[in-house]
Amino acid sequence: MLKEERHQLILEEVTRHNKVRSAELCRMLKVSEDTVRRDLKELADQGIVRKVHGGAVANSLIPQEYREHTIDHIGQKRAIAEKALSLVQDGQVIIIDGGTTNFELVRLFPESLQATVFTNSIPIAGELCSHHGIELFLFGGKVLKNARVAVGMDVLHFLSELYADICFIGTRSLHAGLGISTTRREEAQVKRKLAEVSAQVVALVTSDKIGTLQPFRVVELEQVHTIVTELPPGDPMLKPFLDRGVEVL
Amino acid sequence: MLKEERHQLILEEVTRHNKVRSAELCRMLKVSEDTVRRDLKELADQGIVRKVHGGAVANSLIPQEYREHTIDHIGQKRAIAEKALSLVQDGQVIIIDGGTTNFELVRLFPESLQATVFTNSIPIAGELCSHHGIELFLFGGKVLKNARVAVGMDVLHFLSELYADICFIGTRSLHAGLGISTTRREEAQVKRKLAEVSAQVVALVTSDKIGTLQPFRVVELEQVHTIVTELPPGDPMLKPFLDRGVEVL
DNA sequence: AAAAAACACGCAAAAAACTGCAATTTTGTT
DNA sequence: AACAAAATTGCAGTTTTTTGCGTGTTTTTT
Repeated sequence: MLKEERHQLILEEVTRHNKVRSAELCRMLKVSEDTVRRDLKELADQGIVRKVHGGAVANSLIPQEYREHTIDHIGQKRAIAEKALSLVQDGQVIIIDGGTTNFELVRLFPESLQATVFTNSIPIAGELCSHHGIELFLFGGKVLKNARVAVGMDVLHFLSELYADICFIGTRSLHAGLGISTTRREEAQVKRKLAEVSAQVVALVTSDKIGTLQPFRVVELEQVHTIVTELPPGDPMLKPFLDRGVEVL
Repeated sequence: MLKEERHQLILEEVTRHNKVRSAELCRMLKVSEDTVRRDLKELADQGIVRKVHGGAVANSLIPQEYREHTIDHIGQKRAIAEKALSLVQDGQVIIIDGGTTNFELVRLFPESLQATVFTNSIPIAGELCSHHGIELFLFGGKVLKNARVAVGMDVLHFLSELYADICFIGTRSLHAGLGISTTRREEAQVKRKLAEVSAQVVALVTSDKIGTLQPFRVVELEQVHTIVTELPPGDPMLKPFLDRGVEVL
């Protein structure tokens, strides 16, 4: 195995878990501890990781608290949110699902916007509390703590009595053939219902999620009216969606 | 576990609760007390925390005064929350109403606490999302943006199917003759229901609210089992409550 | 004042890191 | 192709770091 390959893998591991143990790497890469140590030293000299006794940690020694703010692909997400902003209008009833991209969207809501928002996301609700023009409703239920959203029968029940003009659906995976899918059944149920009661369904999604698949189907592509990505609408990656009649921003 | 990891976790804990007990860390990190002590010493030497007997406290870069002003009477509220902490136990079903004093209470929840929490408060839900031991349920409904709580029929409906061991009720006004009252009818409705379905009703309240009155009645004093203030239980201000058989911490 | 909890110091075992060195592979040049 | 220089890798021995434990001291609580 090439040294560069090892460095690549180490980097992957360290960005993924924020730490690495030398012993683990040693097993993983099938090289001696010395080699691992030397690799780590090189990466440390480049300032990419910080070497500690027993392994290395990601060089963002910014405490956990800030990690919430260091959202992946933040630039992309903000660009998407800006495009999506053109879809919301005064007087609408808007459903906003969880997810960091959607969070960026509500942060961009102008102070002048007058609308009614329903959400199952705790951070989004918190953010909108300080927005004067928004009338805010929260879906209650069991909370998925990692996603910070409510799920369960109560949400479904609440939704069954609702009609919305537009729904921004959080999107983990988007596939031209198979539509939107996600990692948890409860989440999928809720998302499906969100889409069902909305006149327009919008998916804000970074391009790295396009073409991927998760175990639980949310909705078919036919039920998605608009997708917004950071790519220009003409990008070949988006061709399949345009062909199927989806609006692409 | 890497030493750096421990340091990270300790830091998280200390920024979260503003303090940390060595014994707690010891359980949490599965290392000996000596190791914890050494960790704390290192962090203290770096000026990140301040070591005190029994643990460490945050060495806040933000001057104390600033924080004092962000929440009124923060010192009092924290003192109250600390007293109230003795009321919560593993395995309980806990309802927590909104309010800054209640927020301080959940911030003090030890990492080891295992319980089921129901809340209508968005900030409290957000805080508890990063608490491993808590199973969290959120009451949905219309959001009162200034209080950041959900109210309305949906909350009442949710509550009608629930029994809780203990309820911490947010208290704007507490009067020995007339019980708890508040400024909005919708809030009062919800609070009354919260109290109704709970075996023990606790009011965390700063002394400046004692004897005041608001337009909407929440519950009579007979329905309040425990009140917690920053005053010593023997304070004459609390005499009327003791006389009426309310437990006072 | 007594008991309990927290602390500090030193020690020893284990793990990890460093050092120098030799074997092997890669690279560059004639 | 041939050969030398450079880089890479693993090994053995030594040093450093980490960690838990025992012992005794200090601090806190009752």
